[in-house]
Amino acid sequence: MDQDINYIEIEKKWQSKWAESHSHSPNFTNLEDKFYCLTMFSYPSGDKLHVGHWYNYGPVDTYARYKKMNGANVFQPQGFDSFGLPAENYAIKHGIPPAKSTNLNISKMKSQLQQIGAMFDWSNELNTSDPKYYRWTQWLFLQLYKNGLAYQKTAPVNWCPSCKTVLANEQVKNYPSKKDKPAPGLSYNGCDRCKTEVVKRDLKQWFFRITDYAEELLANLDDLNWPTKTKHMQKNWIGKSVGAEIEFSVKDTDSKISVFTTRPDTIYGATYIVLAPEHLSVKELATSQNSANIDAYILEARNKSEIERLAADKEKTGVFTGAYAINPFNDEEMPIWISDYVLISYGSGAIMAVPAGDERDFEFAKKFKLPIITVVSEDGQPNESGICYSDHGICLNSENLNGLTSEDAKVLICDELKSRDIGGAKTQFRLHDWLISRQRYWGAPIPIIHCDDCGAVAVHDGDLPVQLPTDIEFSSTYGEDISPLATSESFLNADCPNCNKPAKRDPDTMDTFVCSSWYYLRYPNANIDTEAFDGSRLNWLPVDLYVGGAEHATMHLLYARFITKALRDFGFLDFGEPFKRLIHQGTITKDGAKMSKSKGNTVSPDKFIERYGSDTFRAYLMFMGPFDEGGDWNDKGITGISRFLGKVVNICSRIDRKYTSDVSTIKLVHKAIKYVGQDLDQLKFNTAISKLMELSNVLIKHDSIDEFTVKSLILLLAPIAPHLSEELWSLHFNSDNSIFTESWPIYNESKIVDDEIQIAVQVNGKHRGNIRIEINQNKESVLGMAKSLETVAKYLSSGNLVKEIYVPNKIVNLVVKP
RNA sequence: GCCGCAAUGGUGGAAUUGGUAGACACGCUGGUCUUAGGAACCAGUGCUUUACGGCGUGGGGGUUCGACCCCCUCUUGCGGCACCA
Repeated sequence: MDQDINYIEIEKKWQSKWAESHSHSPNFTNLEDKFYCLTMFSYPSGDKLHVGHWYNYGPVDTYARYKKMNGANVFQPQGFDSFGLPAENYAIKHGIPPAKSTNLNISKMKSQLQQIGAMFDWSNELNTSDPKYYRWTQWLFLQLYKNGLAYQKTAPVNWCPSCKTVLANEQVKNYPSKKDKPAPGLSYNGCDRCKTEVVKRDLKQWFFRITDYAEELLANLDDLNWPTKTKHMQKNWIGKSVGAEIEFSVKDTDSKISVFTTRPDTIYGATYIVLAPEHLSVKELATSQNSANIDAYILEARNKSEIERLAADKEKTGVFTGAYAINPFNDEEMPIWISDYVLISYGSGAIMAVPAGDERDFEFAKKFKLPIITVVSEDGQPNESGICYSDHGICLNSENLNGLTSEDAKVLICDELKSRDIGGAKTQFRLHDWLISRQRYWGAPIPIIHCDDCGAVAVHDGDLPVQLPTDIEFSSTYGEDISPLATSESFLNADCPNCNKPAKRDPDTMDTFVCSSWYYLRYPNANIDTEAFDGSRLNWLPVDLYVGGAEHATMHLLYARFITKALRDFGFLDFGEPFKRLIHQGTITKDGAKMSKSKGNTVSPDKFIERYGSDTFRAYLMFMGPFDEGGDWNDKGITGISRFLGKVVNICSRIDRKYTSDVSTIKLVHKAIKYVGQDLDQLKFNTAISKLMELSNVLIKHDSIDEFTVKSLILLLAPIAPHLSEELWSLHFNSDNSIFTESWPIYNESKIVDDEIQIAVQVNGKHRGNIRIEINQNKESVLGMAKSLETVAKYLSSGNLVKEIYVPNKIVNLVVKP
């Protein structure tokens, strides 16, 4: 090799040059070409960057640099999602306050992020645990509170006994139960962070009214340039069901029971009612001779773990209350039962059971010998008894509905329910309000003061931030009965902002997902202290490209959409969707498994960066496969990229400014410009690199390389290997300017056109030979050439040519029959 | 159980979206240079066959002159939801 490049040295050199020239800060006043390119910020754990960080940030930076060379005014900020449990647990273990360890970790992580050599604009850095940031998180809370979207209620909530805090629904996952767990082969609900089985607790907590936006969150999905998988997950999570609400009166009482059903057309087949064991009406409905049974059943249900209740193949259980409801359409008496197959958390916690049309009701009815009346069948004729038909069809045994389709019957029933004022059409969502209280220290305090006289009172905006106290003793026992903040008298005691009487601050902190639900709005405003955001800087929103892991589909990405819509409705924003385009980077695995410290299969980027440099490392990650699919790490593969970059260095050293390359080389260069650009445009980094490899494999065979070719090669490589490209650029073009102030090269379409091409000749669809033709050569002569091929002629002579197909400039296919 | 996505050489992956399957790279084999090579470079490399040829994109079927690509069906893997009425 003619020149040795010390990658480590040039990387340091160019990184400091970029920093000195502030080349990564955008011109905020130029909105026309703005490109807000955002990767999800990360938690500063104190560990070194892992391959996943590099795989997230490296390729996205390549795209950002490509956009910049194409004239975009790129804003690529970076920051830290630094509130959260690990720092607090670290404090409990080692006695180091979270603020201290977090700041240390941030500075460590920042210097490592800088090694990537990405165009991060550090002048607009964010840190969610900084009072300058969480002041505005608290402001956000108050905006939601003042607009009725934040409220307190007592509800059975998910509690993680290990993390010692409540969790939002989105943070509870269904995990398969391992061998050593109580229910092998089944599943259980566990904490998203630590997989510990969650338990239900009745607690008074703060919620954000995300369900108010359920319909819009669902409807707007269609217009988003997001992965369909993610849109699907959000759609399922929101879980819209269209049906009816029906009110049943209880015989001999004034009580009413309201149910939700998606099948009001089956009302004549509803033969009993089932309440969830937690249903509030259970106690009052229970007749004295049944109350002992009922109490026992409720107790049993409460003591059952989630695992047991979730077991889908479990036999149905239940008890009769002794009470009866009246079917408002045929005045039949319907026994009211209690069973844990009805969930208190969905709908009204009560159902009308139609055993002939619902598998679960059918199973229950058979077990408890309840009547089964067929009310829908495929053709409206009675089907064989003893089966359950849950599809839509034609009504029967349903008085005035008989003969109608299920769809028509639904409309009729809903209309009647409404006119009789006992229900009507209703849409039900699976989505629940977002529980944001956390019984932990290291989060943004909820800016509310509880006053005996005035109730929950908002802290005045001018008194924000409500700062975290520092006189907290970190203990492994806190969190059971009391939030850590409640142990600080100095924090807890405050005067009511309303009446000035002594009162108590809310002792909980906010879910860290609240911090991240709005940070993308703050980046362009990071240095504005007087307000959360400035109108002119908000013009940088929405984010043009957002990149991050798919695991956030129903958490962060849903919350962020909700907060954006809420802030729009409060008048702060003029858009309702935060992320125009979303991409999930894939996962890098090792031997097919996710990398994790516990498995001991992590790959440390360090040893590869020390040996090959960060350009080579990031280029290899991009070359492994499609960006959104990730791939399996292979120690050897990186040598391919290393060789390729070596070749490029070698080729550039052969620059000869007086030399003119031959036509075919020039053609190759123009093709490379076209196709590398096309690929980068679509974030197809792997094929972009392979096209550069093809070019360099040809160029390396030449002793002299013309200037245009060298120039183009370096420019095309620049987004992929930024440090090396800067070095080669300054070496061969003596430019004082960064290569990233240069424009992306322009190809000439006329130089790409081939005038002679090779096409395939097939006989009966089988490839039998190739011919070289002039582009757009007439059909007759092409067919003539094809037929005269020796390997083709022999098939023609042994059969009859029945059809000749010629797709211009593509293929000849001759159909021969014996 | 329901919904979504995927399956291509020894390996990672390409394929202008219905037109020469396997680009590019790893690995492997042979070679050059070297005291040495886990360096660098060159050549070869889907399977099968001495060859002509045959076979080949998870299995089976279909549409078509022609299918990795479209349709049906099955298998396997991954992800999501899961007694949601």
